[in-house]
Amino acid sequence: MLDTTFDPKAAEQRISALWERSGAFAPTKKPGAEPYCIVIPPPNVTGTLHIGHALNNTLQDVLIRFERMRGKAALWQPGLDHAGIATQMVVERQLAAEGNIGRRELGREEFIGRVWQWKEKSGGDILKQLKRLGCSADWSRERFTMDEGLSNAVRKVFVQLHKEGLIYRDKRLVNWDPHFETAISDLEVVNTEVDGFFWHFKYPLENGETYEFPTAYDEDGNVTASETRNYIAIATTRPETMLGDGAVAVHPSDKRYASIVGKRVLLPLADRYIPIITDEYPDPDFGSGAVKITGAHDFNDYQVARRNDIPLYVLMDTKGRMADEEHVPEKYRGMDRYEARAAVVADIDALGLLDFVEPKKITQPFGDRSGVVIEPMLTDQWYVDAPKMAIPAIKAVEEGRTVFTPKSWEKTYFEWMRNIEPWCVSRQLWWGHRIPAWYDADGNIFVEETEDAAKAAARAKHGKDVELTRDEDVLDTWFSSGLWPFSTLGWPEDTAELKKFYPTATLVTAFDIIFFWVARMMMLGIHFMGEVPFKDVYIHALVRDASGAKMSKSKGNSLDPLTLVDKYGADALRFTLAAMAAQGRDIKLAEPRIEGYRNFGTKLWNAARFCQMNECAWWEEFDPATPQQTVNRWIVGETARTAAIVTKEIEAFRFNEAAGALYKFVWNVFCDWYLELVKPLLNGDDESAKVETRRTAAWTLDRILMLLHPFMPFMTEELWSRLGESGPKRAHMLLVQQWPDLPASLIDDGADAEIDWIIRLVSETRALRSEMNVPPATRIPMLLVGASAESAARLERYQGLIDRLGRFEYSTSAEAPPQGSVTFVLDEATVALPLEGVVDFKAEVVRLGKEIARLDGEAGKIRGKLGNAQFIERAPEEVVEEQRERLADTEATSAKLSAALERLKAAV
RNA sequence: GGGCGCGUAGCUCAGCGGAAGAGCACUGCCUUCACACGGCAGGGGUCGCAGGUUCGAACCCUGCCGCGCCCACCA
Repeated sequence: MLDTTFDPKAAEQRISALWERSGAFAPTKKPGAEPYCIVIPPPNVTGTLHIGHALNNTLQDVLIRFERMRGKAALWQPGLDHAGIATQMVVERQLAAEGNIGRRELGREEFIGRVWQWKEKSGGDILKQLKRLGCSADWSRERFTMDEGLSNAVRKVFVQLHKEGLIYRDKRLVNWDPHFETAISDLEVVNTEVDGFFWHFKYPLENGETYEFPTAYDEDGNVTASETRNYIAIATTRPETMLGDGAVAVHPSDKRYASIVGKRVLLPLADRYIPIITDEYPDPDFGSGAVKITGAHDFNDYQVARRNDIPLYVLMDTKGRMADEEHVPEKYRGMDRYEARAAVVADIDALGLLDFVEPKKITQPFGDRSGVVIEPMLTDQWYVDAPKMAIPAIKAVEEGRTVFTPKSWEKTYFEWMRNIEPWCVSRQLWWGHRIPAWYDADGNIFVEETEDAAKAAARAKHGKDVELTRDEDVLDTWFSSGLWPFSTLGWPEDTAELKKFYPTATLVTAFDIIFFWVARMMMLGIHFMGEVPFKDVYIHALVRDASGAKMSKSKGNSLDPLTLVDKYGADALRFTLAAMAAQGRDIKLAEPRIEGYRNFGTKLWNAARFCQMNECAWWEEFDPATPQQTVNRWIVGETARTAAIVTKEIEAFRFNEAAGALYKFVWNVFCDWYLELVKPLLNGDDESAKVETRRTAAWTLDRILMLLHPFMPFMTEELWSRLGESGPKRAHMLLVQQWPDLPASLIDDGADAEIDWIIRLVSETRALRSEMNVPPATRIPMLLVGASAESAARLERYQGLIDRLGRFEYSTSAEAPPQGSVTFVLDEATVALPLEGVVDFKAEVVRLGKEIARLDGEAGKIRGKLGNAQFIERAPEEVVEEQRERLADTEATSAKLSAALERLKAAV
């Protein structure tokens, strides 16, 4: 016998082990099985499960379990990302904590060895945590972006793209992270508004020259006042960069400066003369209209400098300290950039060239991992020609070969792809795929998959063996993740899996990595496989806390999924996340919600317990088209209806709708009504009805378990097994059972109408009893007046049941209503409850009066509608007809209640 | 500056052209032989505001008002 509650702690582990041992997570080898593949967004090897992962992977598991049950060869390809910066950071921190020397002292080889050690020991905990959630990925196929096969794929891709001219080396400004001392991509830069200052400097004109600078204008724009200046005013938020200025630019149309364009100013502190030039970039209406041009440390200035042939002065080293360079005044060399900033301001001030300082909100770039201010730096890096590779990737979505759900994300994808910049893929780190490029002494580059191949290429070029040195840099982590949909399936080997599962079916991810990951997979997948990497991209919500703030450890508002699993069970968490995964809205998750769905599980558990107590054993030969009892035919039809909805909604990625339909069916249909309605049959003397009901109940419960399995895998598997202890032996575990595909022919309109009639009769009765304060224990008579033959027959057929649910002393059809009774209308009939002495009839008079008034108001509204010629003319016929019926019903009900009211008044 | 989205019951949210919904919270009654992680019943909404389209609008259009998020090189 089942306990009254499910114990997830004990069951989850046991069931997980059974599943894994069964081998069912691997795709079925059944011939002809249609392939269905999801590649997991590989979590960082350093990661621990947070609620976003829980949502992401729950939805993937729902899809995989659903398709597996539908008989497809369902492959959920798991794995881990080596997460370059994040992992290097963790291990460096660990070295520091152990009091060990830093990575540079350790040396590259040794350090990488340490990272691998760390990975083997504590990396990838997150996959174990996913197993606790019930994720049914094919764990035997686990891949790692740094494993041999994937590294091989990375090298091959890099070399081929290079040969095709789609990867190239270039010197340009990059986002430099002075903490990690590496370049990063645009995407890894987070722009944040912070409080800063705007320093206004004066750069003196060469040879003490002067010019008239307008200070006031009249209404027509004529200069009415001016002052003589021997300087040009510039402003900056980053004073230390002035040491690298190569020019001052003004707009060509700016009359104020026309007379000094072409002349030179003294760059203070640096003691260099730099020209005043014109360029379209300066905005005459902003600041002084004159811009200092620091080509090597500002993205805008860089463009201006390039256009005007202005020299670039690199000011800083890799750590963001002022460089030991001739053009940097000795005093500042070696200073940190912020130290230099203070010194420059003080020195400018000392020279009397500090005009004024104003506080200002400025947008500053920060490294997303390091949190330090990013410095634009002029360096040599490797770039992917993303603008070119984006073209077919854009086309694929335009043509619908890959479809985003919700569709609106396609706009975001297009927006980004159409404005994409070259992708800087080299990183000055050690942990990652080392770039397969070798240099000779002359600076020639040989990009090959192996050192031997590079040597051979060098030999071919020079006609002899030459010394080569390998590029020190590694690739952006996202470079290898971009290959994930085909590299994990075995590419570049021509594997059976690759043939079968590429293109994959569905990618499930949050919007925040559309650019980082989805776009790159599209570009690389199309290029190397000739086909899109996935047909559907389902973009799900972000999980936020109950007040809508992003969950984060530092805020302390994050719900830890594993704590929630411990507390409520994995099924409750999964069902909650699925039920809340409405498209296009973030999920604000609060714990009571999870508790509620845990309770839902308990409800189902107890329904199963009830079935078990009543010997509802499943029957192998049961044919759902055969039950005779109306209530059984009805629940079979309801099951078919629900199965169809759940199937349709999962297919459309409307997980919340699927979960909602199941919730309603299990609780409000199966538990609230079906089980109550069959109690008399299960306790009755009609053996054949009893047997049929037991089998129907068992059949329905089994379908519930199947339909619910993708959402609540543990409890359903447990019940499947426990309920299978009676009846024929179950051949398979639930996770490989066939998904219910029930024909609409199982829906019996007659049964629906009959059961609906009973439900309304009972519900109305209960409502009235409650309103009239009739104690539940009080049994009262029920008279069905003016009933049609059909209704009378129904009453007769279900009398025992109706009496039980309505708590009636007895029930009967009657010709005429008794004098004093409480009344409601049921279709053509009037239900009268003679309650003389039990209730206060004055209250009933009032109640009826109100009800009649409400109905009459309603009828008036409908009459108004029907009286509108436009409505009759333009609205569809069925809508008009519906309104006519409504009016007739309302009027008839009102008339019956009015009659009842008259009788009551006479009796009082 | 560009783009996306959201304002519906106390809270969290479905619904997105034909009679205002769910869960939680709240109120009353109930230890009814599956379940108090339960049962039965109930209260509660001018669907942000203003116009427009329509026979009909929470739903479509326009404009406002609030609130998020993403992208962006104003020194």
